[in-house]
Amino acid sequence: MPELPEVETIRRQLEPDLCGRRFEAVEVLDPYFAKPASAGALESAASGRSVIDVGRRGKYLVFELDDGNSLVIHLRMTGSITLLAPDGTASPGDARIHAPGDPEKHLKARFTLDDGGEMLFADPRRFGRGFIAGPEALEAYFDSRLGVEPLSPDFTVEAMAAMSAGRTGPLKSFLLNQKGVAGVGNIYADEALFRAGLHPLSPGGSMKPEHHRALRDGVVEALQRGLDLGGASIDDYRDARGDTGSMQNEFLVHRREGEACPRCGEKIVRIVVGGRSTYFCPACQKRLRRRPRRLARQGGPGRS
DNA sequence: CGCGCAACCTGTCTGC
DNA sequence: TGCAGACAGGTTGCGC
Repeated sequence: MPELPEVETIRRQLEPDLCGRRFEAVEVLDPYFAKPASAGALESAASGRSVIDVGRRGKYLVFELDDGNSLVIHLRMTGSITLLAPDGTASPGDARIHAPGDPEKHLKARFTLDDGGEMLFADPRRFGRGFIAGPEALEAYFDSRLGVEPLSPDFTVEAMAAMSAGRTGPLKSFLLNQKGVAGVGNIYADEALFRAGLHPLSPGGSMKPEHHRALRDGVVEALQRGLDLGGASIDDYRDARGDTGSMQNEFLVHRREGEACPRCGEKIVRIVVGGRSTYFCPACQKRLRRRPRRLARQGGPGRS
C-alpha cells in the first residue's frame, strides 16, 4: 500500500508531535515485526530514548534517536502508524478500532510517549518490519537497496538516462525497482508511465532523451500530486491521524480498467507485468522499439 | 549483474 | 451458504 507519498504524509504528521518526545515504553506484540532481530532487542534499544528527528528514505520511516541509533520502520503492504494524543483521543482510523474483530488483533507494536501519547503500529498482513541500526549500518543498508530520491534535486534527466541505460526489462519493473528510483510503487508507476506517455512493457533501455525527460517528469508529477492529496487510500491506508488520502479519486489509469482514458477516451487496459497489475491506455502509451535508434552512419555527429 | 518469478502472510471479494 | 481461487499498496531470495 504505502508508497512514497503515503509514507511522506505520515512522516510530516509525526515529525512535529514526535520530535523531542521520549519513548517511555516500547512493546512489540508480534515478534514478526522485529525480524530478523528479536522483539526484546528492539524494545530495549528504543525504550527510554528520545526522538531527535523523523526522516524518510524511499518508503522507510527513520526515527533518529538521541543515542545516535535509528528506529527504522517499513509499512510494506498493509502496515499503518497511528498517533494517539495524550488524552487518548481515538481518531477515526485508530488501529485498535479499525481492526475487525479482536480490537488489538492487528496491533503489532506500541510506543508509549513521555507525554502520555502513543504511537501504534498495526499490520493485518504482517509484512511490516521495524529495526534498530547505527548510522553506518543504516547508510550501508540504504545504499545497497535504494537509488535516487525522486523529489530531490538529484533526480535529473541525466540520472534517469544513466539508470535506465541498457536495461532490457519492462519500464514498469524498472520503476518498481527501488535501486533505481526509491519510493515508487505499483500505483505511482502506472500513473507516471501514463503521464510520460510510455508503454509499461517498453524496455528501459529503449528510451531516447525525450523519454528520459518525460519519465522523470512523470514520476515527479505523479508523486507530487499524491503528496498534495495526502496519499491514496484504496483499502487499508490511513495516515497517522487515521484519515484517508484522496489520491485514489484522481487516478488517471490505475485500477480503472475499462474506463475512458482521461486524455483520449480510449478504454484503459489491465495487464500483468512482473506479477503486478498494470493499467495503461493503449492509445496514449505506445510501445517503443527494442533498441534506441543508432546513428545512421559512422560519419554522423560523433561522440567527440 | 539483470531478469522473472515464487515466497512471505492475512483478509476480502468473486464466481460457481 | 460454502468454498476454492484470485487478488491486494512491497521486498527478498533463488534459479537461470
